[in-house]
Amino acid sequence: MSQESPAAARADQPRRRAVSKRSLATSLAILDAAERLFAERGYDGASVRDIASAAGAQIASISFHHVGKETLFERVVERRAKELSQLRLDALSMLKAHDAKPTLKALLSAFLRPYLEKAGAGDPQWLAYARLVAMVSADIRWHRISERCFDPTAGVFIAEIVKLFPQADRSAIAVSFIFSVSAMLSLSTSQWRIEALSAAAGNQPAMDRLADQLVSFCEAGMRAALKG
Amino acid sequence: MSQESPAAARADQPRRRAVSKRSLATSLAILDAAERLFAERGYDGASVRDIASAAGAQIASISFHHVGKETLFERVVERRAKELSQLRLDALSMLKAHDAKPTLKALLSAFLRPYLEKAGAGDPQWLAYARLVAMVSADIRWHRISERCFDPTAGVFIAEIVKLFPQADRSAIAVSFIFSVSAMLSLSTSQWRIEALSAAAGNQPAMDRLADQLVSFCEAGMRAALKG
DNA sequence: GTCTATATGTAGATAGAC
DNA sequence: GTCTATCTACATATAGAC
Repeated sequence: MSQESPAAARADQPRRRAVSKRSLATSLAILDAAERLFAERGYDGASVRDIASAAGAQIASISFHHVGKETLFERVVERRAKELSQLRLDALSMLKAHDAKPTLKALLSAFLRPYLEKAGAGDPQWLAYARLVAMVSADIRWHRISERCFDPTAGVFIAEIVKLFPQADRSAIAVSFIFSVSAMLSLSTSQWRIEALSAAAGNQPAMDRLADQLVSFCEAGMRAALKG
Repeated sequence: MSQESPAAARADQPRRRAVSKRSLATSLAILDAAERLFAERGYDGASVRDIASAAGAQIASISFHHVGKETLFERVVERRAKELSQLRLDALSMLKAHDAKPTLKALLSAFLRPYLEKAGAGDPQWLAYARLVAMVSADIRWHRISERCFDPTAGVFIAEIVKLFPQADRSAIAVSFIFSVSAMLSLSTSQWRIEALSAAAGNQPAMDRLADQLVSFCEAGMRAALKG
């Protein structure tokens, strides 16, 4: 968290003051509140007033810490996107360390599970973020954010799948990967639907059960789409 | 379109005047413009001012014809939802007329293809509507519209699939149906992504090719998820 | 860094003339 | 049914005191 050391404070060279704890706390509180409200109400539906109020901060502090509403939104998305991408790439590295040619199921699992685990672990901030990602992915207005935050990692996994199926049509691989991602996102956007449609069945499926179903679904679906 | 007849005009009983052609045209122009702008910018992002302007109408005419912004939005979604549901149910009837026990693939096809055909035929109004449906499906604020417009038909198809797989877990069927629907919706929300990711492959997949891939993907995925 | 006050724009809705 | 004019509320952003 880069707290300043006494030695640094004594340096005679004029220097940029380190961010104070309080300032950092305000900035983070704003990011957290924005994450929640953007996820609940969408970009236009969440006002900076409400965000500031939910963060216990002043309206003016949003411009001070995060330039403006648009930059705030981008920072909210980017913050966790980096962590998520890292988790996915770590899972991929681990996989390849054990097996130079991982299975399709293992690849999909490495990509899908970090998201599901974060979203399903009950952390409300990650749950909100999961809905936010779904929003960004579906809205053409934010497609630059998608390109920057999500597409590079997706590209790495698609390249791995291409290596596994060198004879398959590459665009078919890309398309079925998108089907898989959108099925993944549906678990956070359509949770209420799942609950409603499962109600007749009498039981609520647990998140890890859902994750298994998703991976099975996507693997089989992709194999079928690549054959066609 | 319920034009009034001279005979009716001469009736001595006072009656509700039929809607004039011009009024109807204005009302429809507003619906069309709203469909496009809501799809492009979301509910909050599209103002009634812009909608009225795009429709060549006055702002006040929106309240006059459609009560207010929220009712306008619901009417936009409902208008085509009825047509879409009918196409799906017709396809199902046709299917069952030939075969009391249709295949899973045939059932999925009956549900998925009407949407894809409408969205893929190049009609820009239907394309906008397809994006709008994706928006409504993903946004919890509109889940009442989903329940009213889409869930009943989805329920009919899920019931058919349950009949096909009486031994399978019902909630697993519901969940994989949701995966399928969200993969379907991704074709309209992620078209730019498909284009970007397919670019490396050099060719743009045609819509009917995509539809085949989607049906194959969902059928195989669902079978796998039901086994698990 | 924070806060008050305010500038400036735009939102949705409607009253009342035509 | 349409259109002009306007009401009221709320949006984002910033200037300047503390």
